[in-house]
Amino acid sequence: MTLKVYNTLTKKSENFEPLNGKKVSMYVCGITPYDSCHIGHARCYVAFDVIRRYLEHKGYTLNYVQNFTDIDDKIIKKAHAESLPFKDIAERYINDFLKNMDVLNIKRANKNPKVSDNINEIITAVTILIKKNFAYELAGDVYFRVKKFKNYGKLSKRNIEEMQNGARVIVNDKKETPMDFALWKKAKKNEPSWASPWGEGRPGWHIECSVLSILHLGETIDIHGGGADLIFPHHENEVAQSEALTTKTFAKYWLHNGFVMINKEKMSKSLDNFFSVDDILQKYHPMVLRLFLLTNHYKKPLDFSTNKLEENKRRMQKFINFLEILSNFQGKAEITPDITKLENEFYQAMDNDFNTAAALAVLHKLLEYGNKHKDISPKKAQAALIKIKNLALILGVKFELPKKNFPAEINSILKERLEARKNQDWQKADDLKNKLLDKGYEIKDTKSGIEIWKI
RNA sequence: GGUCGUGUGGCCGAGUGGCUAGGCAGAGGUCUGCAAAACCUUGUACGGUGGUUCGAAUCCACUCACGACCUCCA
Repeated sequence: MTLKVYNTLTKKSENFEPLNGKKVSMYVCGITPYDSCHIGHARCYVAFDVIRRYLEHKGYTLNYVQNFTDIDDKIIKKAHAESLPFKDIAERYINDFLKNMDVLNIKRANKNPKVSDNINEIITAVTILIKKNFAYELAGDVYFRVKKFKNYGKLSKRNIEEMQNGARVIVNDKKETPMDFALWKKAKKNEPSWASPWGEGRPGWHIECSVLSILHLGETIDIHGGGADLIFPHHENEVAQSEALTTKTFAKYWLHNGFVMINKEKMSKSLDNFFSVDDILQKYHPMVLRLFLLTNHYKKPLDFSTNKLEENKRRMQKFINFLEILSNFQGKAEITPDITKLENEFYQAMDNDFNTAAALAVLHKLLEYGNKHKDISPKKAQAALIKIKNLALILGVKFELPKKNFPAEINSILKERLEARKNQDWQKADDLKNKLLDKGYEIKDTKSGIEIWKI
């Protein structure tokens, strides 16, 4: 089976053929840590986590780098507002980010380089670009000369003239071309800065990713990813800088995830219509959020609503119920051709540009198979269960039984109810059931025993 | 204005030329003290118009609607 990936650069679905056999280099643009992260971030990093896990499953060894842009206007602004060093602000939100990602079962990148730790490398890169005539200094700022790079626009399919026509940017007439972008920004008063050949200043946005990608992964990498909003200008500029610098292709495959939408609008900080990951995790299990994020193809826009979270909560419950039923099974699993067939269906879905929606459908088919066989042939059901758990793990979804440490009071009511049921005192049993419900515990009687859920 | 993308049944969402997607909700049933779970049955969808083809949700043209990007953004 061949893995196909959609490449933004060629606008085509292509066979995935990495440059160095089984070794894959992947760079995904990280966050600017100036605030807590929202579902849009979660979607992006879940999407690339799934890509990473699937590639690893297929036997590739990944070197995955994701940066932190820890020096930036918004961080500086917040630092000033709180009278703290910019580093403190960045560290705070980096920690928040990592905590969120861990809870969502997103594997950490092999490296998370920070921009502020690589200023010298950035200065060197800018110096070379000036030397090569791809950049020019202007009163302490350094700009990239877009017209000098003949393929400018190849990633985002734009050309310089068209963009200028529709530009909403106030034109800085000092620049040679309005689209020229800053590689180095002169420091303003009270801003963190570093010494450079052009005076005190700091890196512009874009250059850090070029430098860090080349530094940690080499001049040409296999996969470069990020949110679709980064295609222009961020990734376009990265391509220009990097390829001007090295004269090599910067990245072979460009993968971009679609936005999370809310009421048909993009969720973003600037529109102030975002839900933070913490908000959601207070009310929902992280795997419910993760499942929700996998319900459609990663490139497409994903509509967010609490209704959908509820739907995915029920979805997860179905799997947990099945898990519960077989939790005491001791026998050996018996894999059948039906199960193997479904497993292959799963791989086919994933080979088709990581189609997690179709892959989830396969898990449901396995679940149905398991439920059908659970009484007549628990061995087969058990095999289905193991398969479900393993395949779900490729998606980074963990199905686990909830911990059931209930207070003594609840346990004693349960015991009382059990007694009542034994005596067929249904009235009393129902009263006790309602009593539990009042206390926030929902009860379900099953063949194997009693299930109880905290609501 | 330019560029790119999307439009599938009550809702969500796969599907790139013929073959069951799947989930949620609904209806009927089996099971069950009740409930829940599970299973069975049920649902004749592909924005519109034209074209290509033996055959199109799937290809082409036009058209309508919505969105994103062109400014910071995952």
